[in-house]
Amino acid sequence: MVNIKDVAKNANLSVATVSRYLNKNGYVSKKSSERIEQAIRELDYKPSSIARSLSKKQSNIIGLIVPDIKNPYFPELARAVEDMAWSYGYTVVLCNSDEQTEKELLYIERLSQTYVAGLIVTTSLMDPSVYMSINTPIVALDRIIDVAIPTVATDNRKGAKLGTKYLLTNGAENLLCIRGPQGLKTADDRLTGFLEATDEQGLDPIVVTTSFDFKDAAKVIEQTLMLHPQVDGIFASSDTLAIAALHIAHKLEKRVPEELQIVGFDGIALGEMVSPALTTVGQDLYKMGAAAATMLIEQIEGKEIKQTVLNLDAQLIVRGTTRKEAAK
Amino acid sequence: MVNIKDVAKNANLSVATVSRYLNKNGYVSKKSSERIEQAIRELDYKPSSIARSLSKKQSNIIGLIVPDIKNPYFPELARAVEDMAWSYGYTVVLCNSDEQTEKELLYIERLSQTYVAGLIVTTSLMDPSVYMSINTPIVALDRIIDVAIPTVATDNRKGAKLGTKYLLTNGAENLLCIRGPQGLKTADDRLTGFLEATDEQGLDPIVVTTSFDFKDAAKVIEQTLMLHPQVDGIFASSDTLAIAALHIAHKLEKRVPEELQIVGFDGIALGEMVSPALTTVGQDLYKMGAAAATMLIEQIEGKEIKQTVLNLDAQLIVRGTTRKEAAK
DNA sequence: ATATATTATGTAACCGATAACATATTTCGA
DNA sequence: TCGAAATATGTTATCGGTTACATAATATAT
Repeated sequence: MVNIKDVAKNANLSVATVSRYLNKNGYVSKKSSERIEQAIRELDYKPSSIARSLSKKQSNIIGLIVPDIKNPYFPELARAVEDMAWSYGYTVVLCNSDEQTEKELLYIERLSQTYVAGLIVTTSLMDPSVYMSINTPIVALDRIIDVAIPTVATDNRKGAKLGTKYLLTNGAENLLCIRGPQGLKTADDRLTGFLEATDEQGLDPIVVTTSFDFKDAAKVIEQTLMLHPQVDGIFASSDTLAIAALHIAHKLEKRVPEELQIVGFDGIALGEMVSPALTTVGQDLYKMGAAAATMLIEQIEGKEIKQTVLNLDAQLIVRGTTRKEAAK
Repeated sequence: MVNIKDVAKNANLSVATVSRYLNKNGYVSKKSSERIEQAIRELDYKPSSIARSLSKKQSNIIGLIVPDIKNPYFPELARAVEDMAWSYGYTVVLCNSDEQTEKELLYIERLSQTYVAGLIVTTSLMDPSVYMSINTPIVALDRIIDVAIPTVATDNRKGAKLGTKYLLTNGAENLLCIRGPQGLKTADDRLTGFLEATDEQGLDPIVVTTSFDFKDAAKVIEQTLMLHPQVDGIFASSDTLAIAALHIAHKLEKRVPEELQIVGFDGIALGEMVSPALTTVGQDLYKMGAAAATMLIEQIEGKEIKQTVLNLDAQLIVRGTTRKEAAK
């Protein structure tokens, strides 16, 4: 591999001048610049970012920790993060933590050995202090870890309330909330929003808890719907859960949205593919991912951070699993 | 950050001995090992993989180039690759090429600057010579680039024939093949398999071409089905396309599988979520991803490669979009 | 007991960049 | 015309490891 020395020799200059030219700092004469450019072209020189990282003690790698990239929510974030990172000259390392604290810690440890420049974290099982003690820039995406950690998230409570209210104004009377795993702040907040909406109406809805796994969720939902056939409106804590509900509705031959209305949360692309297409409380996932990446890179590069917390509002996306005509 | 020198000093040994201990090569006495272990624990020392990479001219990063991680096919491969890589101590960099030669080249260039240890490529738009001229280990996943490049792929022709035949034995008579983009070998092969099956029956099926984009595909399918209402069996070049077909079938109020049977190809998780669940020609995506990662790492580490081409057979996964009862 | 092999450890060059510091050359104001 | 400021370039230590080579201590064979 040709290195900076080769370029220097070829251009009849010292490595320092070549380095200055490459980093565009310090003085380099017009003539020298041309000779360097010529040499670089001639030798097809590519600076080693490893060597650069070692000497600068700073890499251009950012770590993205997700629970599981197979969960359709995360590829949308990952894509945005990667696009943004790429455009700033950074590279994204993908990590699947499976929501296991142990595994996540191992990842963080391994990544910090690589001088990872920063971390985007979409999990929050660990004690906030763990994240805060890592001396690498970090951004929490989709989950709030601690006020002290820059965050990009959605107002889940507000969104859930919005979705639930829509269900109610659309004539649903017997509501079921399918909530995500206990202890997950996102799921907790969405439940809160749901309950706020039902409380305002003086309702007493059913709430069931399930993991985000499709099959597990389907089982729980099937049991619940069989036990409570009167349910005519479901608010699900995620689109995946909503789709599981839709799947079971078909299985039980309940017509959607005529007999049973469903509202999801997230706004993943999948929601448009199922039939009927899913009405959901949508987040702008691309915007979230891109914003998180930008915030992280600003931190890494020591720029003034304009905003450390970006809290977005979710928008109701009306599609086919709710009765449009009845809307207010 | 504490470095190897600190450890050496603490253990009252030279850096060479510590390095030998870390790499488990060369001689290190029992007593010294213990002192080193003690020092490492005491100082919480983590070797810098950047420095290691520089001196070894070898990193532990592997690049995974996919067209778009949002396409639900790729997260399943990515997950497997990442799991395998992780277990061998490697780290995966994610790259979205958008099937653009230009972008892919830029990625490869940037990655090779980082001493990327190897590449897993799931695209094949470029001239094989490009891939072969990169002097990094490479594995083609899901797509055959060249016989000289280690490959993990599925026998698409055979699989497509299998799926199509199933459609035929199940009573479908007017077949439609929704094929993926022209020039994509995978799509070409699947079409070939489809045509082999219909030719054997002396049929003259309809074939339409579309990109893998859901909306584009849905539009094409809708137009086709309106033009040819007699179609009672669809073989789709991918599960996403099959799901688009299912979506349109619902929209046009064609009952699936009674009036219209659909068979997809890929075996992505999504196929189980739609209603009815998708009958498909399934690949073991996890196995493929894991195998590709293993093959790559074996190459990187200079191990004897047992097998440079892994060609798997696809399996028919019968679910709800075909008429089970009519099966042979 | 001595030669030789094996085990154990240290010194220092090297990987490919950056950057502090030194030095040389040019520009320009007074 | 002289000296300071601005411009241009070079030398070399450094980042944190690995490893070739040298050397020392021990074990083993004859």
